[in-house]
Amino acid sequence: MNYQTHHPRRSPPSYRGGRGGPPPHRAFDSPPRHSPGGFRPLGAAGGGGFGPNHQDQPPLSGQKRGFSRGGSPDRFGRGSFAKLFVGSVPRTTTEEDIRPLFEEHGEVIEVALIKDRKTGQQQGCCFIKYATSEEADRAIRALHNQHTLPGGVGPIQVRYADGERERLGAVEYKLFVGSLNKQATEKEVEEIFSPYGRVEDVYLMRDELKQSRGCGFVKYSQRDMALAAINGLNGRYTMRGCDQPLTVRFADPKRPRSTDSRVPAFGGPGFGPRFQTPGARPVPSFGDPMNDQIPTHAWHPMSPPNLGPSPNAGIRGFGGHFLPRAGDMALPLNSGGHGGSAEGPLPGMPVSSSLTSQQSFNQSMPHVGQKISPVQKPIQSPQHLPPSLQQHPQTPASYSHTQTVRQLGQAQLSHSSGQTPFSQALPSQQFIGLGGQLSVPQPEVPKNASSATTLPAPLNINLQRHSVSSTTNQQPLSSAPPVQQPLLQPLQQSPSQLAQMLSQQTQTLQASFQSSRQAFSQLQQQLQLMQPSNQGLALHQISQATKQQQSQWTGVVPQTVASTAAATPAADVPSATSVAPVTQTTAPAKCIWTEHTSPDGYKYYYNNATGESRWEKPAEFILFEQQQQQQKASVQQAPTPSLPQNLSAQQVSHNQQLHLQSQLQPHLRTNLHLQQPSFSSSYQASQASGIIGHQNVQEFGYSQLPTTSSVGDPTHFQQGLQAAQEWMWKNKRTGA
DNA sequence: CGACGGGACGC
DNA sequence: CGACGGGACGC
Repeated sequence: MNYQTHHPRRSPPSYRGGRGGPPPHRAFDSPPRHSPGGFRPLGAAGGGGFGPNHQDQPPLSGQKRGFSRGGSPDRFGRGSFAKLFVGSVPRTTTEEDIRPLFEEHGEVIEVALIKDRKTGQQQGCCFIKYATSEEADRAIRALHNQHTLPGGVGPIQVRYADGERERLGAVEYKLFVGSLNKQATEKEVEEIFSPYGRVEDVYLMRDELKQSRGCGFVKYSQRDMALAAINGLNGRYTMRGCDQPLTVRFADPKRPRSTDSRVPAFGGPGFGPRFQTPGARPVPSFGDPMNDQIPTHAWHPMSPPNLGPSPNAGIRGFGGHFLPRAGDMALPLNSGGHGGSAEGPLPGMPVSSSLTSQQSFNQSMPHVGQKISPVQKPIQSPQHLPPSLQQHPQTPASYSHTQTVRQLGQAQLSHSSGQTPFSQALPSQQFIGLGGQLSVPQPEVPKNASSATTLPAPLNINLQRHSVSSTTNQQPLSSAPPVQQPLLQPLQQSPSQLAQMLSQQTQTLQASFQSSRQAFSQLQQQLQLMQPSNQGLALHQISQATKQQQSQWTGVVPQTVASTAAATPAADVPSATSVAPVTQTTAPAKCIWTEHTSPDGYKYYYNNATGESRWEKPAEFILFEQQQQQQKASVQQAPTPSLPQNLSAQQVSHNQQLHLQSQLQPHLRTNLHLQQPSFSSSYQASQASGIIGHQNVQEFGYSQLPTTSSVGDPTHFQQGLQAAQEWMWKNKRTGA
C-alpha cells in the first residue's frame, strides 16, 4: 500500500480480490474484445478468482453503475468483468496512450475515458475493464501510484471502480484498532499489522484538525489474517509512547448515517432470517472462576478465558469483543454502513465449507504476537527474545528499517517502494517458494537439500478454493499427485504448463498441509491442556518449536500421510527420540472449542481463545470428541509424569515451557513431516534460485517471524500463486 | 429532491 | 475508550 506523504489523504486500498486457486486456463491469445456475447458462461466452479462468497452475491442496492448480474466472476459469461477506476489521468490522454499500459497486465476489454458531458473535456479519470479480477489485481499492484502518464503531474491511481468489489463478491475483514499512538501514521500501523497478512487498508480516525484520535481500522481480505492479528496484537502489543496495549477486534458495522433511531442498524430484532447471530447469543457458562463477571447484557458473552498474557488487557476488556458480531466475518463490502442488513453471511457462518478449513486451521495457529514487532528494531541475533520481553517493544525513531523484516515475514506484493512495475510483479519480491522458482532460471538444483534453513511460505496453502473436504479432511495425500521435476526448470515450461503445475502443486500441498494442520491443532490442544491459563505463551512456544523443527527438515518423503495425522498421531512417532512424546499418552481433557446450544436449539461452538463462534463443529473439537471416546473405551496408561496437567500460569516458568517445547518437538517433527512431498522439490528449487534469501533467513531467523505468515497462513501461498500468474503474464507479453 | 435504463440472464 | 474516509461515471 502506498501512503503518499505529500497527500493529506492516504491512498486508497489496493484491494486484491481474486486470490483464486490455481490459475484458470485462459485463452491468453484470443482476447475477446468487446461484445462478450459470444461466450457462454461456465458454471461457478470453473470461475476464478473470487473469494469465498462469490456465489452468494449480495444484492446490490443503491448501486448506480454496473449490474449485479454481471457479477459472476467467471470470465466467459457476458457481463463478466472487473472494472478499475483510474485517476490522475491527464486530460490529454487518449485511449491509445493508456490502453497499452493496462494491456501489460491483462486483456483490456474496455477503456472508457470520462468526459464532461457538457464541455466534452476529459475529467482526468477513466475506467478500465478487464475480464477478470486477477488481471485487475495485477494492474493495481503494478500501476497504482507507480506510473505517471505523459503529461501527468503525478502517478495514476488505480483501484476498483465503485461498487466493483461488492459486485464481484469480495469480502473484507475489518478490525478496529484502539490505543494507537496518536502520532502514528497509517504506514506505521500497517507495519504493525502486516505480519499477519497483507493489509488492504488502514484508516485512522482523525479529528477536524487531522489529529489522530488514537484509533482506526485495518482491513484484511482474509479472515485468518484478521484473526491472527487479533490474537497477536490485541492486548499484547504496545506502541511506542503508549502505556496501553493495542485493542484489536473486529470492527462494529459502520455506523449508519441514518438519523432514524427507531430501527436498530443491526443486531436488533429481525436481524438474520433464521438464526440469531452467533455473536448475539447468551454466553454459555464455562464455570470458569476466572470469569465471574456478569455480562451486562444477557446477550453478551463473558470474557473468554485465557486470552492474552497482558494483565491490564484481561481484566475487563475482552469480554464480548471477541465474539463475532454481525460485522466480523466475511463482510460483503457493501454491507457496511447501510444498516448492515443480513445480506451477507451470518456471523459465524462460514461462507463456504472450504473456507472453514482455513478458518479452523487458523484457529489452531499460534498467534504471532510480539515476536518481532514491525515497529521494533530488527534484531540482529537470530536468537529472539522470549515473548515476555517483547511485550512492550521499543520503537525505533524511524520506521524505515523494518521493511526487510516484513518482507521476510510475508509476501509483500505491492508494498514496494520505488520499484518498477516489472520488478514488483516478479515473484522474486516474495518470500515464497513457488514464486521464487518461477522467477529465476535455475537449471541446477542442489542435491543436498539440507541447506534448507526454514520452511518457506509454500506451505502457506490456501485451502479456501478447494474442496478439501472441509474440517474433517480425511483426504488422503495419495489423491493429490505429487509434482515432480517440472518445477526444477520452470523457464522451460510454457505458461500454461506452469499454470497446470501450479495447480497440481497447490492441490498436493493442500493435502499435506491439511495433515500438518491437524497435527498442529492437536499440539495446541495439548499445550492448552498443560497450560490452561497461559495459552498465549504456550502458543508462542509451540510456534517456535514448529519453526525450529522446520529448519531441520531436509527432505522427507511422506507416505502414509494425511488422514491419520490427527486421528492416529501415535503411529508416526519416531523411535529415535528419547523424549516421550506427549501425544500418545495424553488425551486432551480440554478443547479450545466448547460446544454449546443456542436458545433456538442449535449447537454451536465457541473458541475460548479467540472468542470465535461458529455453527459447525470444528475439526479440533471432533478430534477432541474422538479422543474423549478413546479415553473412555480403553484402559488408561499412566500419563507421562513429566507433564503435569494442572500447572497454573504461575507454575509454568519459562524454563518449564522450554522444556515442554523440547518435548513437543519430536511429535512436531513427526507430524510435520507430512508436508514434505511436493514441497521439497519446489523448495529446493527456491533455495537454489536464491530467491528465498537464505542469508536473510539465517540472519533474522524464522523464530522472529510471525508464525502465521511463515508457517500457518495459507493465504500467502496464494500470493505466490498469484505472483506466478503475473510472471506468466509478463513472460507471455515480453515474448519470453 | 431522490436513487437507476438498456439488454437478456437464469429461475 | 478512540468507531468509519477516500478526486468517481460516459453512452
